[in-house]
Amino acid sequence: MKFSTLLIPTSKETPGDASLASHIYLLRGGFIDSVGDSGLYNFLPLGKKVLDKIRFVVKEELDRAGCQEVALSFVTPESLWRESGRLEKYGRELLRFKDRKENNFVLGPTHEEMMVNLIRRTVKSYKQLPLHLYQINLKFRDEIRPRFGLMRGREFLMKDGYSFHVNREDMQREFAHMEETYKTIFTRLGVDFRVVEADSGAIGGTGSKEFMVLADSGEDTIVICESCEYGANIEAAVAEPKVYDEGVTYISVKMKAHYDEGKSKVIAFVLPEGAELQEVKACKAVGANDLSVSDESAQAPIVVIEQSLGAAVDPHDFDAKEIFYEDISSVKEGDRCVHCGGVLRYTKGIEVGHIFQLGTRYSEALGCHFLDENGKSVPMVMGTYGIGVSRLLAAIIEQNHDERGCIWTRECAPFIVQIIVANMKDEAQKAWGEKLYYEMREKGIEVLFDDRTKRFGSKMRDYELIGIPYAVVMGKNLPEGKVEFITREGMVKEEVGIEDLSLFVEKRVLS
RNA sequence: CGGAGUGUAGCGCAGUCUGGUAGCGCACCUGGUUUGGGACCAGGGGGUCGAAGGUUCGAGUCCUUUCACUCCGACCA
Repeated sequence: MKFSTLLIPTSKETPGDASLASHIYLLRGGFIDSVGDSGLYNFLPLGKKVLDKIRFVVKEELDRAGCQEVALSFVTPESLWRESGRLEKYGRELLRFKDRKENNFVLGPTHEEMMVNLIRRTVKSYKQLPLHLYQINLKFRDEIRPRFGLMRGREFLMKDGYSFHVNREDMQREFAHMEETYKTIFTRLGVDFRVVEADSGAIGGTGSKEFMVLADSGEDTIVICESCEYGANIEAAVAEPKVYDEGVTYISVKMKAHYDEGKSKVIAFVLPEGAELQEVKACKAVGANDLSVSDESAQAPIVVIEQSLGAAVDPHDFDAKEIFYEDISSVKEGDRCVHCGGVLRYTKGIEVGHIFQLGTRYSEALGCHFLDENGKSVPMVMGTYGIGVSRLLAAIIEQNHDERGCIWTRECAPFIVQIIVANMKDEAQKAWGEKLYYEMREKGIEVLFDDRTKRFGSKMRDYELIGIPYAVVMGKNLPEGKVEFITREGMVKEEVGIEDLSLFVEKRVLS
């Protein structure tokens, strides 16, 4: 396509509130446009092209893996959320509204309820199982504090898949199959990622794994083993238990645990000195939705003791009604791996995928049953699988950029090659540029032709900012029959003879 | 929700203390000179100064109220 006709509003200046490389470059490169600084974004032609590329890879691999694409209604009746018991738990992140008849609806932040509702109406027999349906659709979460551009917008594009099985074993087979499929997808997209064990959060369920794009700016801390494949989100990471003897000093942290319907309890968490309370683990240990610091002076009626303290503390020291022993402390750098004894380290990651072994959490709540071989009604066993498609766009740039701008991976680039005519008033440069442009188009190579009358400098800046993998410059050496071939990564420049240009470009671009 | 701050042209900001013609840079339009690293000259368009009320001869500026957003902490693909 011709640059002069496309809406690509590049900008020299960095937008005020953008601090993350991906946010800055996507805005400056004219990929996205923010809507009123409130976590909402428009995708402009370049951004939409990248989004479609990612979507295509995701769809192709999922279809190959036997999943079926559907599109569920974005607006979902609140009653389904009430039925599943998630209305309260999801809370303020749900955007709720009424229609003209005063019926209550929510904008879907994830679609377990909708999907289960669909399946319970249409699937009745074990003969129809297993089934794996997915969609690539908008989601809305009314985030408390949207930031970092596409990384944490309120409206975002997500691929969400749901599988239904006759038993746990079959669900676990699909879970493993999806782990492999996701690895294929992220590898194809060209990102450096790591699969880690995770907490299941508000979705619920047991086994869960996250796919993390490794980047220093990531919001998640992940723990990885130096010696083996073990990796886990800090929220779920476990280490080889330490052994404490009786003389150990310990600290007690008093927290207020919040439950459904506004109920709360004060709980004391007891940790060895120097250890840190891991709130997600602590929530899980007491079945709470949330924890906050408690300033109550009274003795807490419930005490949870870090399990590794075991016999080292005397439970009679606490005047408590209930005492539990749980793993509630954060893994620290230098701790030992439970699998191989290797040293554990921290690193930062961006969560771009999450797969869950859901079990019967939703099928039971929503009455999604099937008849088995014996004619018995049984709840389906489910798995659920997500990929943050719009977030991936940001994650790819977070991992692939330099001080000049974006460096797109081949599968995601909006175009594969850009032709830059240094001076449009130079008839020879213009003619050779056009010739190559039409040849590339003829061969089905996605090409962006910078035919603007701007000066060379600003065209190069725009090229570097947008980050298309390759460029050809029709410039000052044209009279000697030479043009320049540029590889964006590293800005490597090569001189190429004009006679072999078309073949040369085709070979490099398609290799 | 707790703490800090900001609202003035499409974007980034000055002007507010000390009331008196609405400013600057970038972007945009016209003409000309330029054309290998964000050119230059000349001319031009664009604003209910976040909103409402008040004080005053006169309010972007002072007073009151209100709304919005940003930044730092607890949630998530």
